[in-house]
Amino acid sequence: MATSLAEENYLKIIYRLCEGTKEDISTNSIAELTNNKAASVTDMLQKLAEKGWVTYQKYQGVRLTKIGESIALSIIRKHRLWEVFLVEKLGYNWDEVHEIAEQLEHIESETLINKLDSFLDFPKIDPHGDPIPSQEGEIPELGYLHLSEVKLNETCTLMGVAKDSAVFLQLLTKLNLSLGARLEVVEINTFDRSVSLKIAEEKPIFISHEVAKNILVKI
Amino acid sequence: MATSLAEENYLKIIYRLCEGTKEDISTNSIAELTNNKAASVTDMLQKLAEKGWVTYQKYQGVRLTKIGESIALSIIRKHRLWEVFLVEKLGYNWDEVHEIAEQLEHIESETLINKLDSFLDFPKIDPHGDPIPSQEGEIPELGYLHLSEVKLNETCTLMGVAKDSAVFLQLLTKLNLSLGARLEVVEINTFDRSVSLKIAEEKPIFISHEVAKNILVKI
DNA sequence: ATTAATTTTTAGTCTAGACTAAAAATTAAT
DNA sequence: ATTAATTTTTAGTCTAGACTAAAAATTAAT
Repeated sequence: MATSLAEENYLKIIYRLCEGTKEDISTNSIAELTNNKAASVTDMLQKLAEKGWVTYQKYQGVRLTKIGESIALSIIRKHRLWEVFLVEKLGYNWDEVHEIAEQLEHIESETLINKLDSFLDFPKIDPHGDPIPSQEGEIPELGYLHLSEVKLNETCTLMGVAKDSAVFLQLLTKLNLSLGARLEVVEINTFDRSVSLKIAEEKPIFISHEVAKNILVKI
Repeated sequence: MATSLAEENYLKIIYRLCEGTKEDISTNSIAELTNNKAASVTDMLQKLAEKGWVTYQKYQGVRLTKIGESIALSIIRKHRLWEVFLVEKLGYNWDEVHEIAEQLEHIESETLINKLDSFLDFPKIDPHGDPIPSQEGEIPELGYLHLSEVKLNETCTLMGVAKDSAVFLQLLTKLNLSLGARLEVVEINTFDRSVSLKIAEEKPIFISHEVAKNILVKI
């Protein structure tokens, strides 16, 4: 069944919200991310349920069905592959590609996205370290930690970010924090949970807990 | 001012119809190409006139204004650059790219299209031989002839096609007619104006007047 | 120069997807 | 266990962009 642009955006956002939790997703949380009012969300949820893409119980929230999830994953696949294209082939920086990929992810052509995948040499992650779902909708669980969870004096590798906003990514760039960087946690301040890091033996930098929470690492 | 998808499609089609003629464009001819009813077209023309993109006189047809034309040209620029990308980089055949480019042409990002242009090495023509408008909206007049206008025993080079439909392009491919082919007109039948051609000294092939009309050549 | 045929416009509807205001249900607080 | 606060839904509107049917204007035909 064909999906409209609005439907695709809802499914994508519901997927993102489902990921974090086993709970059903609230109308309000969707409204916030779609920038719509709750009443509009209720409306759309009923349509999505009608089409069999979500299970929805009045007042009890939603979850994606198997089909809904596979639609969401195919949009995410397209989004992330286009991001790789924009960075690898067109020379964009990682903080510049999100909005353009938000448009490109809705281009409808099965062959296009597979040819693009092949052209990019079947990348497994996008420029932010997020895994790219396979054509079959498989998405590897990478099991990264948030930098905020790493213990004092441990060393880890920066593998991804939990937030794609341009200002956040620009901050990381300014701090010289990019994918693959080796990080040693040299200080954790109990007061505000801010962290001091050594990047590859350089002199330490300070980051807030808010930043540390959004950095994904592998020990 | 922002343009909706529907508006962009109207402007593109009005541009195409304007190209052929100095006359104003009729509501019906637009209806035919947009696959809408005449009443819907009238509606949209009034909106486009309101925005200053066409001049429109009730019952007298429309033309693009300078601004309308520059919007149309930027869409055509995007369409053709994406077609080059699809053929040159992703390995599509020339008969497979039209529908996908119809979607890609609406992606909105000034930087994207210029980076794409540079990535493709600033192509001057698309895979069908159509010229690609510059960033400033300049489009070279290539002055090609229709093959149907070429005289008996003249030799010419296939430079483009006047129609992008998949079946037409597939027919040309089957006949071994591709951009750059050297063609000698060895017979013109007065009865149906069908043409017999030699491609690079091979044994002659026959094509209908309908096909000859849609092939663009340079003497 | 009228009349007939054709084209275009107007008037009124419909649908998707948004909205606000008010009602209903759920959850939190005493 | 009620009441208050919060969340969600319902009911009713709005807009863009399509539609049909009928009216109006233009063009073609005698």
